[in-house]
Amino acid sequence: MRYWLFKSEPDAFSIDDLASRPDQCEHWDGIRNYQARNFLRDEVKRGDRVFFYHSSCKHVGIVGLAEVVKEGYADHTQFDPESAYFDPKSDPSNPRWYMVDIKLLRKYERMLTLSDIKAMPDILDLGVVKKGHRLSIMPVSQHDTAILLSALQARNP
DNA sequence: GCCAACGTTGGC
DNA sequence: GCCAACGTTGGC
Repeated sequence: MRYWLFKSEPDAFSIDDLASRPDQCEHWDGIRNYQARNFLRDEVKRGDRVFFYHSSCKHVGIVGLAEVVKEGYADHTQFDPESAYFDPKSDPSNPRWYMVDIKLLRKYERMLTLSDIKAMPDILDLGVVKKGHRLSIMPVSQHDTAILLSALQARNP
């Protein structure tokens, strides 16, 4: 089981939005970056865990934990001309964009902010603290996962 | 396949 | 809203 970090802009989709969904499940659509797509299509597996991260907002950081409940399948918004994510070049018989379904495991009332993470000396290779890393889907190493979980647990006993 | 122009991301 | 650091596009 691997850990991932998924970024979301809370104005578009927040941890509270996920919490209010039926079964607290939702599909993760709208990823339009090839590297992130490759993760969703090939590497994110059922049972993997996801750090839910709020970006482009006042309080940036990890706000929850989720579990992957459905592995990569075609993102339907690419075929919807009404959608902002419509991709006219994507062939339905060979979809270009993928998504997964996630289910909320817990929301952290006390979040772990980006500045908190940056101040943690033992974090090794978390993409979100590396300059210029803009991927919205990224793997988290076992090493960094343990540190993040421990810090989140300490804040949210 | 190169690479300049352009668009996007995302923290600040 | 700024702007650095990317990724994508498209002419050649």
